Amino acid sequence: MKSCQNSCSDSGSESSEPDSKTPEKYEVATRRRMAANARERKRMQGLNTAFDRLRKVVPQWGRDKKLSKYETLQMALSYIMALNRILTDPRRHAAPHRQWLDLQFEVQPDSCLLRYDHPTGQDFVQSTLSYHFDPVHS
DNA sequence: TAGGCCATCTGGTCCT
DNA sequence: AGGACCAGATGGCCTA
Repeated sequence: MKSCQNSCSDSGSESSEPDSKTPEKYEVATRRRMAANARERKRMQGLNTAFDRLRKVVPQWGRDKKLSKYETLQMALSYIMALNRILTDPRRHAAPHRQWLDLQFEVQPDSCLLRYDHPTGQDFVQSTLSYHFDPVHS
């Protein structure tokens, strides 16, 4: 993405001069900085990989554009809370487990619908549970 | 062109 | 001492 990645950046910092009294110390400091930069890049790549994995298991609202990191976290939170509401639904205890695994998603423009079956006496009735993308404003 | 999003660099802090 | 983590700064890319 960055045009100057690994070229201008890894050459060390020119603006913030390392405390180097001698060329040797300067070189050591520069080498350490470059190593730290590389570690930081790797760390952030790991973080981004985790975000990608999270995006894959979170509803995408039917849009082709991928969720931003912030949206991904908010969506994951809403999604988990919605699933938790289903799992804690008291009607669930009367149903075979498999029925509660038959979840279906329906994506709306600004919300998501979870469909699932629950028992009413002899029969099963389909219920829906909607949840909304609910960004937290700071 | 402005604003949003992102990658990268950097210095500080904490931990092993 | 060195690595991990974090937050701020900076600059590039993309879209409305």
